[in-house]
Amino acid sequence: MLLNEILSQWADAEFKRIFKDSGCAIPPVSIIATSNPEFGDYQCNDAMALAKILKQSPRQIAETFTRSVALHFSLERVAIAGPGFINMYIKTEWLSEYLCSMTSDVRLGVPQIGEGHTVVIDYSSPNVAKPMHIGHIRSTIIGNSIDRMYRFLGYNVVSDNHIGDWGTQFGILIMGYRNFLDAKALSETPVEELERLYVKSYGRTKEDENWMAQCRQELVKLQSGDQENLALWKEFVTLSLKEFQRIYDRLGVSFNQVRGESFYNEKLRGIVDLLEQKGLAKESEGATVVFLDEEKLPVCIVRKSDGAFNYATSDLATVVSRVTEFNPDKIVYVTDERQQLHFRQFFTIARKLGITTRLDHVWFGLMRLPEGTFSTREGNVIKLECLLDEAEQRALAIVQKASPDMQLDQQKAVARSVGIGAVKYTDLSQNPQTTVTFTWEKALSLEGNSGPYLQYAYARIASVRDKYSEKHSDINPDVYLLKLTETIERKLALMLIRFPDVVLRAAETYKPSSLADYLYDLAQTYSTFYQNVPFLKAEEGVRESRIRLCGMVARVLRTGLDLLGIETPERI
RNA sequence: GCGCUCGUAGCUCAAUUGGAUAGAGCGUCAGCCUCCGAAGCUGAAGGUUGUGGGUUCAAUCCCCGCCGGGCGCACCA
Repeated sequence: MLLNEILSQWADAEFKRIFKDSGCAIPPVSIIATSNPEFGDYQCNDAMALAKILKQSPRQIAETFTRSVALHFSLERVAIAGPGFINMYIKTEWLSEYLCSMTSDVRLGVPQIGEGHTVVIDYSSPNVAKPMHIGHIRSTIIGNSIDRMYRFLGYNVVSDNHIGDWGTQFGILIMGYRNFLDAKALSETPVEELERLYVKSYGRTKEDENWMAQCRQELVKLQSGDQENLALWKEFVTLSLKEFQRIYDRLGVSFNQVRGESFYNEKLRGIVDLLEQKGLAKESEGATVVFLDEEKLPVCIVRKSDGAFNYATSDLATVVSRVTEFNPDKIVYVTDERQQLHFRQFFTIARKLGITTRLDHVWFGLMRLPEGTFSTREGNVIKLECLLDEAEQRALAIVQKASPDMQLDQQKAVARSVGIGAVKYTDLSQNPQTTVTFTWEKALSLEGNSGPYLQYAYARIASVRDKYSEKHSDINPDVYLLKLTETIERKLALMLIRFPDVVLRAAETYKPSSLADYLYDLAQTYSTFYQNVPFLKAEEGVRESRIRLCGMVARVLRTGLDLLGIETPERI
């Protein structure tokens, strides 16, 4: 069990025991880590809240508590401060033992709360025939981190890449393909060419009514199973998937399944029928819609006046299919903020259809440029591949300077980890629900609060531990006692034991940023330790203890970074 | 107009979801490599948390008004 939970249970029982004669019902109390070491290691703030219930001053309650309390065996002492804060001081020897038992676990004390539970995570979901640009990176990276965290917590995760492979754009694209195809470009840069064809054909629909009609006709042909159009569509999908896969490989992202919208195509009609049967959907202005007046939401169209189905229908069919096939505890959708309303409508209708599965929409702010939003027209879209190339190049230059003796292919491998890590960290280290202003400097930052800073901290530990085993190949540091003598060592230990709690919270709140924050804090504390406390040169015993502590930091860093999808090379 | 959301140091972001003296990075200034990896460390300067009210022991956080940015609001996804 996590230390804050242990202490909370203990404090809760103690409060109930001590104040049992008051005749009042004592609400559960909780213990949290202090924000400032001045206030001890953990604190309880509930005396203030209890003041009203017990009709005593908070100070008085805190005093009664500390006077009558049976100290938990992990605690050295408790003290009162301010209006009624109860500060708790952990026994250092106990802390040391607790940390050792936590790190003897391969899972670093992170509980498998997800065992026997399934969660579907829907993320990335790019559109066929459009290259991925930096706007797509957030769903992919944030979604993948959530995916990793849930897996680590023992959940059976179904990660599903819900590709946009069906819809009106294909009529336009087919017309573009038939009329403007550059075969050479298609073989060299397939997706770029498809995009060009789409844009050109789309432009034509604006000025040419007839063109638009033809596009619609091609779409109808496709949807009714025309062999030729179906073959074209398949080619578009195949080409796009191949290119997406190249990016996923670079990012270290993989899915359990890639089911595009087309997978649910045959179920769309049934969904609308069902909605009509249940009296939820009705005709309006030629379309079939669901009114959501009671929920104070705008109407939701489930079949357009031309008879075609749309996004809402597709999502409903998808959720029904997922619920029946996987019976998950919850389904998580990771998309940008523009889809909030859509998801509120869609979740509401799903509930009306009798779906009780928890549905969560994790949304994140758009990526912008300092000069404004992205615009295909203005040509300021930054392709994801260019970003990754640039990241690796910059990283390579630095690796070559820092480690000139390293073999070239190793330098390149390191540069890949560091460059990609920098890009990912930039995205993950910030609260998802804010607009991100993209700058090359920040995305590729290699110092300060950055991915490479964490990787650097890790690599230094690896290096120190190697040096240690070279010099002392006959000694196993793990049999030595872990002694937390320096203040900074104790601080590190307190920080390390918070890891399981941090992972749980990050997963529950869908905020990889809180994990990133913690890891940065840890790396910073470690750097202070590293810079100010000697270990290879310390006397025997102290030396081994510190080497052990280094190893524990390294494992937490590596495990935590892995949950963010960031690699940790031993040398950088 | 309605809805969602954000506003914190010069800049980019945190703040354990209502707790104590609001913390980091970049930038600026002053120090630290004969010493375990300087992508680092130590210190300094920098704040009326957009603004005005309210709720209470306690508000960056919750409620109301206003100002400013972003996004969305029937046949795109």
